Amino acid sequence: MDLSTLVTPLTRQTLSGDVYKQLSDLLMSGRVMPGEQLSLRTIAESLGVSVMPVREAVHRLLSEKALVLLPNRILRVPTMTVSQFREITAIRVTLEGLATARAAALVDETGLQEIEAAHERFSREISLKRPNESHLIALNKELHFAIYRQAGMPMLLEMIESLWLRIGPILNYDFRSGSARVTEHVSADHHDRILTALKQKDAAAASMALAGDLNGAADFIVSAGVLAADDLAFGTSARPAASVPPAKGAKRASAVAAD
Amino acid sequence: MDLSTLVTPLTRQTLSGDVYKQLSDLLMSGRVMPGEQLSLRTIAESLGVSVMPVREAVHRLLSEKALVLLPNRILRVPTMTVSQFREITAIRVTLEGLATARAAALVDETGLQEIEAAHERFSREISLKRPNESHLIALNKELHFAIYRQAGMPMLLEMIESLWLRIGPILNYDFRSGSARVTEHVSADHHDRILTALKQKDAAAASMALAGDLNGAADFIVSAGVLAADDLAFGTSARPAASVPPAKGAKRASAVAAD
DNA sequence: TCGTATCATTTGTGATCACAGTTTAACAAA
DNA sequence: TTTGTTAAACTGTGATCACAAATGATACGA
Repeated sequence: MDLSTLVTPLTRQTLSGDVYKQLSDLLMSGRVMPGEQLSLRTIAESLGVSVMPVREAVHRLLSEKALVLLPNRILRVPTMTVSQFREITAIRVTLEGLATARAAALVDETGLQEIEAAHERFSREISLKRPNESHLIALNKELHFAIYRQAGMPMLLEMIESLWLRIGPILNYDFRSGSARVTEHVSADHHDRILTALKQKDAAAASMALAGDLNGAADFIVSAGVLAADDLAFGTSARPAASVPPAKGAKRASAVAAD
Repeated sequence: MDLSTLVTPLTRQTLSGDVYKQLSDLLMSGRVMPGEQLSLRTIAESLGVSVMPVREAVHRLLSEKALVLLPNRILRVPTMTVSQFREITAIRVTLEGLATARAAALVDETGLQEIEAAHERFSREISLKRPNESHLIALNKELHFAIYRQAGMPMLLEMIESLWLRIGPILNYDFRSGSARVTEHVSADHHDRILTALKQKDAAAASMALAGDLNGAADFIVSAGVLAADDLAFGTSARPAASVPPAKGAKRASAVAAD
């Protein structure tokens, strides 16, 4: 008998993995800000573990560039220059465009229902008089990934997740500063276009609409001026332009401790 | 005075980083085979360091999926199923297609010369009666990355490198088994097409020719039958289909020790 | 011959310590 | 007030040890 369909590919649970998830959440939800400093020991203390698992989790985030380690051994949430943000947006458009196109070709009825349910939740929240912005970001993510999941490309999904992890702090940092209400509505408009394209199984139209969504949001963030200025010499290096000072008062890993 | 243009963004050298580079080379050059088992302690002993830096290097490779850690704590070079290989090829076509298209739009005279020099070296090696196959693979990589570098997208470049790291063992494993002479010539043909498209700054033609190159090589590898069979339940999980047994005789990290 | 139990070995994980380099702040001198 | 110096605290890195889980080989029993 074949048990393959009954068991799940069990993965060992490690402290490092838990710490990684916690830090990922912190970054994705914007509870740590770009430019904020962290330290292995303070994170470890806040989470009640030793530095060992934190080291491995942080190193993984370093390799994903969700954190950066300056030559002076300072660990911080990376700031992003405009050109870096533009590059990452271009990559997202192609990668998420691929996922959307495949999804359009492959999506079945149940998949379409999941997507519409996510779309429904997003639309409901956005039509409120005073929508919760971080909640809205989470719902937007759920909608996008409900689509990408239909592409049947697990590796692609992980690569996209890694990219979202890198832009998470900036997205949230922006939305925390308020006044993002306008773009949210045009984003809902793009979402509508994606959905109708998916229903018609029109891959080209779907990925085109997605590109509009991503580029629209990106343009808004660039115009909001929250990104670091382009540093000609170090524009792409690990050294961020130090334009965003550490949060005043709450210096080290305060967001972690507040969890 | 602004020193920005004079200094280079120095990056601290760590043992972990060195170990990572060594292991990357081993994987990329195919000196460790898919399915081969490794162990932190044996690697550390072979390299003359403690397990600590090896742990961090290995964990980084794990997060890039260039290595896998089975639930039984067995560390091995991942095998790849056909569907996984097809997915990674699809991702490569879009990502490297983007890089090629941008390169076509941005490349200048000196960049074109570098590319042609790399193309020259590859063509010279391939026209030999008995070309060195691993050398040929290295030259092929240099040519491709000489192109991608012209896109001016450093993040994209790193993502592509990460993908090459994952397919490196399989590429080399295939070429080691000999009889790859045929595809090399058609690959040279594709390279010609890419080059002429670049000279004409025709982005669409360049990325199209690149897709032909990648898909051609991928089809050959799939038809060679060196990939693992698709495991329906675990096709995308960390657990590889154990179709490739550990190398006989030389079991643990022998390739590392041989370095 | 086959199945079961047992023990030594090896595995990655986690904790703890030592260390060199860096930052910070206090203090002293101009 | 500004500048230079010094000492204490803190940084990530690396080494070493302890540990539970898993493997492999051997012995025992049917």
